[in-house]
Amino acid sequence: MSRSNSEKDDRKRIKEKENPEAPAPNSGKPTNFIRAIIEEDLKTGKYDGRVHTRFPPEPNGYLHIGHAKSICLNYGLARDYNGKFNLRFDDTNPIKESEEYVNSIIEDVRWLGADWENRLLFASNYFDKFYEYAVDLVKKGKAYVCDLPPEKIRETRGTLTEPGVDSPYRNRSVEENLDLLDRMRRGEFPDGSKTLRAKIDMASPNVNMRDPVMYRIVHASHHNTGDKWCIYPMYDWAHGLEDSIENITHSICTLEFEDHRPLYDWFLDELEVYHPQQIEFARLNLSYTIMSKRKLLKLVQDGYVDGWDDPRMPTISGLRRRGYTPVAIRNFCDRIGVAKRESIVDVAMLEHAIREDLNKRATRFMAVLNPLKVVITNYPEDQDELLDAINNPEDETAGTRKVPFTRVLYVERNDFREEAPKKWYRLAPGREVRLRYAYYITCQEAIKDENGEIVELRCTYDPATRGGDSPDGRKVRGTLHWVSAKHAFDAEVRLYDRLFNVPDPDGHKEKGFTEFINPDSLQILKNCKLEPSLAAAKTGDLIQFERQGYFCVDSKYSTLEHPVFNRTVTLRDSWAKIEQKMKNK
RNA sequence: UGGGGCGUCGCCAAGCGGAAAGGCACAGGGUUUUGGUCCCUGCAUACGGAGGUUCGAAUCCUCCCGCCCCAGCCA
Repeated sequence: MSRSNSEKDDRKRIKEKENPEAPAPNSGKPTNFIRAIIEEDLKTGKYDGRVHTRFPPEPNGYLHIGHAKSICLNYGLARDYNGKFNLRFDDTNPIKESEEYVNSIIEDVRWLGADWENRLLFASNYFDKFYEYAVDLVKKGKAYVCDLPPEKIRETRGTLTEPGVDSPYRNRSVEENLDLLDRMRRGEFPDGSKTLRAKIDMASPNVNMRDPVMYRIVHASHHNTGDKWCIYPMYDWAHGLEDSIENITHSICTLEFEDHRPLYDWFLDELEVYHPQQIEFARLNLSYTIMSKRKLLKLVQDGYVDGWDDPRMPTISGLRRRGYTPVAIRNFCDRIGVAKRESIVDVAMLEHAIREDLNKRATRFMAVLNPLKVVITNYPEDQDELLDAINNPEDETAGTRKVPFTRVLYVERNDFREEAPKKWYRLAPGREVRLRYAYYITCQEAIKDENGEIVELRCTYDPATRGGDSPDGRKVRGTLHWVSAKHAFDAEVRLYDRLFNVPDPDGHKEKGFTEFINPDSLQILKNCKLEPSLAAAKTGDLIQFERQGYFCVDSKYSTLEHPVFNRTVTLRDSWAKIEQKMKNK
């Protein structure tokens, strides 16, 4: 944990000076109300100075960026306060859960960099304990077996404004309840025929307290416990116990569980067991995407996207395939903060985070996405030369590489305009530009085919400008990327755009989110021309195509014979802004 | 119209009675063999509204307004 950054150290020193006796484990990190609570608890010795958090996913879907926020929060707290962090599967509903999800979640959490050490845990491993606790509650007269079918339970629960009415089974004897519960467990009753309910208050203004169901009968095989159980605990019954059993100190969950906290507390209090505290924060929403697992599943099942790991998905696996790094995601999560107010974070924030990381680390290459042939008419027909190119101007240790230059090249088609707009620095008839690391060239002529389509540029070069500098000191404004036609290899490049074309696809009253899907969110370019060094690129490499964006080798479809690159994010493009502004005038 | 939350810059978000941090976005300028990066500069007399308490309020009190969540044998 050596976060050695002089600025951070400075801030740490300042903080330590302000409060000398506090170790200020939080220094340099963004502050938030949860950290305030923890620091207060540490001060008062509430949990003997312990901090123990957990990330408790249900294995019923893939993790997304919203989960990353929770993981970073929980893990970050444990790390910064010298505490512990558990990865615990909240696997209490066998009909929705599967091993596939368990495995993907483990992979994603690990990839993000959270360390649960040896504490990979499953709520299902506590089922015996839960059952013993349930028996305790029955013995205390605080729980009963109810024979009401689901509809009746709903009817007798009352409404938001009217109280519910007691179940006719509410006052069974302890002995009868014990016997019935045992027979429920042994499988004597069909699904849905009975439940175990907490005996709280059918008139409570908090609907969650109106004798909530603790166990339901489900004759289904569980991914972990197999057929051992046919009664499964409900979330409210199980969750606090899981936290208690694991000695969690701060049980952090999202806002919608705020109304459940009295229940969380009630179970633990009645049982008189170790009692962690539940703290709620606002889940992450990102503009131009959706975060609900159910809706993400629909995108997958209805074929709007190519699986959970489609690079346009906000899933961790999608972002990974898109080329996002754990560093970028962590920085993003640190910066969006943690609070109780619901909000929609601008996706530009995420894009900023990935650009920031990749700018420092990605190796630069030249790749022409929409090739336009260029012939350097005064360059010797059979000459080849190798020019030096810098691998990463942000990192000297990245070194240099050789790029082959020849008479016939490709440049980007949209780097040429027959009629140059104002402030156009690139190629146009008569204009001189620099080919990066190569020569200054001047466009003499654009050759068209019978349809008027430009098929080739005839240019001349200045041999004195080798490497890209002019000895006479004359300036050119534009520098273009290029690739030698003879040496380039073909690759497929996939350009991604936001999956939805409105900021809040989930926010419309009449229209469903699928109506806002951006039809141009994926653009596949087939015959891109890449510089030879790129042939060695492999999955996981951090790559920039100069002047265009950050790219990665697609982990799903790329092969040696048929390389596929994904665009992670474009570079910021101030020319596009200028052009847009001119258009708007 | 029951209960629980939340309202500070276009988007996030600090602030916890002494007088509005920071990031993103945006705008302008400088450097530049990526119109990238980097570096400067600007960007809430104002904290949902109205009253009140106070020498002093985004921070305390009152009322009002707006938004979100809850009536699964989902989590």
